[in-house]
Amino acid sequence: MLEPVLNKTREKLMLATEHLLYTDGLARLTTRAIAREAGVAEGALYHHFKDKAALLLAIVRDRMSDFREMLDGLPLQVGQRTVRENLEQVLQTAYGSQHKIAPILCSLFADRKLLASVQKTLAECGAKPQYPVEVVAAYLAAEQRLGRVAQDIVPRAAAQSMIGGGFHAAVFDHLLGQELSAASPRRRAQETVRTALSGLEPRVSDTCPVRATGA
Amino acid sequence: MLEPVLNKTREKLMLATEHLLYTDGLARLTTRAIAREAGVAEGALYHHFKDKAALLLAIVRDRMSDFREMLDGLPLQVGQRTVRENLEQVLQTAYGSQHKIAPILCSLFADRKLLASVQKTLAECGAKPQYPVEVVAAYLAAEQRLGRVAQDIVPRAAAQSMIGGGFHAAVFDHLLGQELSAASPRRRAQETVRTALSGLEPRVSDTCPVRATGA
Amino acid sequence: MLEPVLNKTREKLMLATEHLLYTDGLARLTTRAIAREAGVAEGALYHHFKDKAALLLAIVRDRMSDFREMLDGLPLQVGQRTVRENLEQVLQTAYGSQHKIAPILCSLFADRKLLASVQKTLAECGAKPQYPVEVVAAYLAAEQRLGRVAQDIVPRAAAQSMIGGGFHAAVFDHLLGQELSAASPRRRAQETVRTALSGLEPRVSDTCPVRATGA
Amino acid sequence: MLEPVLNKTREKLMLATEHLLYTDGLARLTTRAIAREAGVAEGALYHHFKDKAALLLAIVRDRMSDFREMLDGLPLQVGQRTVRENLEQVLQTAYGSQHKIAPILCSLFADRKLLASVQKTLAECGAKPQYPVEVVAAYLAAEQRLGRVAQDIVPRAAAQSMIGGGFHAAVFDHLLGQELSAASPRRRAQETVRTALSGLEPRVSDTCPVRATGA
DNA sequence: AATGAATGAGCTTTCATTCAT
DNA sequence: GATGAATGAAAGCTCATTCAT
Repeated sequence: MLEPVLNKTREKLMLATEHLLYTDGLARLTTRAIAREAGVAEGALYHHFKDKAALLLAIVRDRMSDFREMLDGLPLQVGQRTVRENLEQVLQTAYGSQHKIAPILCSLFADRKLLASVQKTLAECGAKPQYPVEVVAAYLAAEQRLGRVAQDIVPRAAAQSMIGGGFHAAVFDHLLGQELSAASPRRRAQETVRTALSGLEPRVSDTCPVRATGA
Repeated sequence: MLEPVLNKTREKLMLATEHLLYTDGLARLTTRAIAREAGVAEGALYHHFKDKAALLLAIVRDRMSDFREMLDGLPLQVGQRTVRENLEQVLQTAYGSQHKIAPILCSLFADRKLLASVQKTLAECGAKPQYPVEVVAAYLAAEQRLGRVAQDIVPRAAAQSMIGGGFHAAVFDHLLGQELSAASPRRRAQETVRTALSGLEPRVSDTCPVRATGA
Repeated sequence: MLEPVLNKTREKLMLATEHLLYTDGLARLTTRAIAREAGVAEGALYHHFKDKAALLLAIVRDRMSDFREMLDGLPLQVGQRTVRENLEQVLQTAYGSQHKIAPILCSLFADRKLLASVQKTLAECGAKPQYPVEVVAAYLAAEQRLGRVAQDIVPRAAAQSMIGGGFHAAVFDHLLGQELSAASPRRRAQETVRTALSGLEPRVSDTCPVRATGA
Repeated sequence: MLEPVLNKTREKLMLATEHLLYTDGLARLTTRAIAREAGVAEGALYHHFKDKAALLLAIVRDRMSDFREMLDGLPLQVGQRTVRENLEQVLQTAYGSQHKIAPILCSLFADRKLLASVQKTLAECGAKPQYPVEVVAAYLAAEQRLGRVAQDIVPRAAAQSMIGGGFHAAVFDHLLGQELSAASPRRRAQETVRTALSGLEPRVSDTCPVRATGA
């Protein structure tokens, strides 16, 4: 009665589901297990969600909201602050979200029903380019036009690398059951952006006898 | 008698499995369906593979062999040819393999038994750094020591981006059911390497007068 | 509402299982057959029992409860009533129980999983001497110390014979599909005890002139 | 060629089967396991035996031959030597055989097809009273008529106890996975016979003053 | 005689979903 | 809204037996 929101069955089901997803994986995510973890009856799930797929979808949407907001705001940052700051902020959020939704997203391969649901939802939910890589690529292209990004790079390739790198790390973290991508989202975002910005090619300043690492 | 190899039951099972995996997903990948698709009895599967997990593993291993070989040869390329050539070659192979194995890899999230099997196999199959990102990162670090790669970038971040970008593209291609990553592996590898090499920061040669992005 | 207990699914499953066990044997005792016989769905079995082994174990335990109680009370009878009465009572109960559980017990040989389950349960269920022969042997030894049983006999041999004789009869009754041990448990208990008490050696009173059997 | 008998496939199959039966139980006694253990192909079994049941039956018959001979000779011992000697010899052989065939016999409960086979075989193989208990009971009755056994005991009860006791011990030895019936067949036979001969009732010679045990 | 890949019916078990209470 | 027993289809896997070689 004191926590009218958190104690709601619907909320309990979502929290329980998320918890089980991270601890046991989708294969063990049975409606029975969810109900037990949530402390409610099995049937209760069907009062709040059409079916199991709807429950998962609700979680994906909920856990992506931060990221979505960040993406929605990215076009407004074109020409603002520094490219470095903008990219770091977006990647940091992306890496956090990816860690949460990667296992769910990947699991979709195992269940065509869920996959179909999500495909439909993804298609109808976003007006235009709801796909993170697209948004970042569009941002980079816009900055390119402003001269704040090099002319000879491929925006989509850069976006794909930075976003995709985080996704890959998240997937393998879960796959191998440990934190392989050792660093925090924040640090990884910084390193990734710094590396992407300066490029791999050695600078003139790199006088082979080594001048090294800082600007 | 003209195709003594392809007509073997074992081969038929692997091909059927791969086909079903791409068309129906792991959820529909029942031993019964595999047998029907392969045109053999269900029990035959268990003559050639310990269980369903072993069958999937065999496919993953088989489809990754090109990639694996490429990775194994990468350390030998340190200091050879150009960094661009080496990276392009490795990424092209990676992108091709990823397209084949990403859905299988992701599906593992849905089945702890399969996951456990694969983790064991992955652990024992590779002597040391069997993880592609590690290999590429090690390569970049080596080139860095030779002065063929900029001193101030983070090898691991670069490797993670380039390899992970391809993985992400493969996953979403399959997820959304279409070729989102429009370009061919070859073209994507080239674009990715070019972008990564030169970096996002605008060059002095870049006509734009702006000072841009730096710290 | 008059028989609230017997109509319960759990009860129906146990009765159906017992019935099938006697009519068809363990080999035909499939979960499908049990469900059909009980008039419930196959899945219902798994609401009431962890698995098939647990169901069988429940039956064994239930059908042995009479016997178990009798055994538990036996130590208290030492020195009470007559040895004849005590043994007759225990054997009568034993013979009844054995007829019910012998086929189940024997069937365990055919299924290591069931066997392991039962061994565990048997080990943990009984405080100390849960093995009938031990209990009866201990009783006889106690009576021996009171002088109510001959000094020169081996209590364990006597117990093994009396208990084991019933078991053997039960097994072969079921094996040969007919009532070979013609007499009722009561009558058999009486005959066995009378024979065991007086011994095979001819008495002086036995009119026959022969001296016979001695060492 | 040097060991023309033991190297025969048929012999190897029987030995392998017996070995597996004692180590793994009937549940693990698959035709594949037998073939592997025997070092022959799976199909070979069906060249030498009609089916798996026939193989088991052959083993039962073979391993009981000692006991069978002993039983067949028992009627001829009536009035010969001492009752004690005759019983000890028969029981010692019985206890040895029972240890070998008890697990097979019991396993029959799990397979009606095998059971039916054996019932048929048992029925047709013995002219008259092929059932051990019957034979021993008949022997005791005969000795009773000669006055070498007490008049007031029930031969069938005595036979059932002595034979059945051994069977029970053999079954539980296998069931519990250890040698519970600690003593050797020889020693157990001696103790059983001594106890059965003298009876449980205390003798006058027994120092204890009590009169005890029933009318 | 011997082989062993192939068969396929049949097993135990799981689990999303329903519905009477 | 909440409950949880019941459902029953479908899964992965086993194994006695056959048969082309």
